[in-house]
Amino acid sequence: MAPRASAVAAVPDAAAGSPRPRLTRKRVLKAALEFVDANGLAALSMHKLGAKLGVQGMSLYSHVASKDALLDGIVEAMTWETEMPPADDANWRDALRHLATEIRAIILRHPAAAPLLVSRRIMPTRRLEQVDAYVRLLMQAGFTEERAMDVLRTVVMYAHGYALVEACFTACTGCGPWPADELSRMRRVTEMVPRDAPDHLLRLAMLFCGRCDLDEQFALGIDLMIRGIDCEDGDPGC
Amino acid sequence: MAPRASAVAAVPDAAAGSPRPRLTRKRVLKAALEFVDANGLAALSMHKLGAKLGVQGMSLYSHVASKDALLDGIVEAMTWETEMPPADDANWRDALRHLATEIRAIILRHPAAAPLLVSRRIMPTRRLEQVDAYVRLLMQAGFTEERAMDVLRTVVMYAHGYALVEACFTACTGCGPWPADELSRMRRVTEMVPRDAPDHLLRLAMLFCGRCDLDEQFALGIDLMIRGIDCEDGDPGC
DNA sequence: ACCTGAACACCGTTCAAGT
DNA sequence: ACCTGAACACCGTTCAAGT
Repeated sequence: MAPRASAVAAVPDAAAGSPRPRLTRKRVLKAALEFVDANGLAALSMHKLGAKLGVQGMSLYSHVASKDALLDGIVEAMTWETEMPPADDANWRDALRHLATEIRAIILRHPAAAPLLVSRRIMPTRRLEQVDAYVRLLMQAGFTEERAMDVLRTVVMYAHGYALVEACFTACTGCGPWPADELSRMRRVTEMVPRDAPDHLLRLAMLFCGRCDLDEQFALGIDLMIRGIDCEDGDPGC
Repeated sequence: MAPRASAVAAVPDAAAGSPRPRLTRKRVLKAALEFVDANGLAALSMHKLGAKLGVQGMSLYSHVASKDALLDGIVEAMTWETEMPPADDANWRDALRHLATEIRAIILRHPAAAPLLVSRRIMPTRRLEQVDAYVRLLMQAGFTEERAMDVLRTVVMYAHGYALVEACFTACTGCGPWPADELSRMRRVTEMVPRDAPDHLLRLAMLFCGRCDLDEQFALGIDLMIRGIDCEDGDPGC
């Protein structure tokens, strides 16, 4: 009897066909992240987020303490997407590439929210779990704990910086992804450069920002660091 | 006569002892950056910035088109502090270290404004001039233009990422610099970690964020990349 | 326990009016 | 040309009141 009753109670909204499946901190944060993805960080307000959830803006204060807490929550929601390293016996070089690629992927998936990663002073549990898993993986590969953390900090910092700058320059709320054809890219670059900039600087901006395979460029930095680690450790492959 | 007259006209405010030396786009942007440094980005408003400049908030619209333009201007103001590379015949390794160190220094000097660097889609003239100078320096050291840009992108991205994450975690509007003694640092790290995080993750956060010489860690990443470039180029020093 | 209406101080922006 | 007063729609937040 008790089990059956709870089973019924577990899906009251779906059973009733309700369009409003009960507000929850987690649902609020996910909706906030979606809102920022779609409309940009500046457009986010308690009123409008409430409207998106079919509720008055003030109702959100039952689930988040303030707008500041909501912004912290958006960072937390982003970390929910982080995955653990591929396997405990994985090659440490592949693992570092995997970690960097994943940090970058999350940032590129949420370019408008990404600056919050370097604005809010929080370390969500999920991110700590991820670092913890990679520390263990590197230690299994022979790194000391201290060295593992040094190396991980370097990779984490690089991946954040690369993806944040990339997201800022390539993403554009409401104007599509970074264009594949070079002419459209040149157009986008031109918009970023002051109109009174001299010709040779505009050309430089074109080359520096526009004529570059961003995936290859990202991999280059990681490969340089891995090679640096190999050399420092006296690896024969260097 | 004309020269003397203009000399007098050049210092009208100082001569009259006026406390309000005429509003200017440049002065507005500098004041905005100072305001953000002192009070944080969230506290910046047209009204309050006007008050700081002894003027009504609406008056600022004579000098900046909108608050968005003001935020772009803050990024521009930050780049005014960038310096050119040390000398044309400098060692390229030292030059890369110099560039990275300078990007980091600017970000650490303006931690509250720094997220704007990855939020506003602009490439100020001064930053382009800086990149241009470094490209020329690397080419003099034997790099092709393309390779020089690849390497510079890597260093620029790393420096931004490192310094942005560092600034976010170490700086704290109104609560002083990153503490030197380890206990105070542990306290600051604890505030960033969710209260319900398990012990082993709190310990990890302490080690990952707290027990680390940030200058050495920064240099490590650059050194790894330089070593990687050396190895890739088949330099005998590897 | 969760949601709402009304209310508050504050914010970005405009525009006609001043000098 | 630059600055101001008044006005607007919007925003974060509170609180007493509803269910």
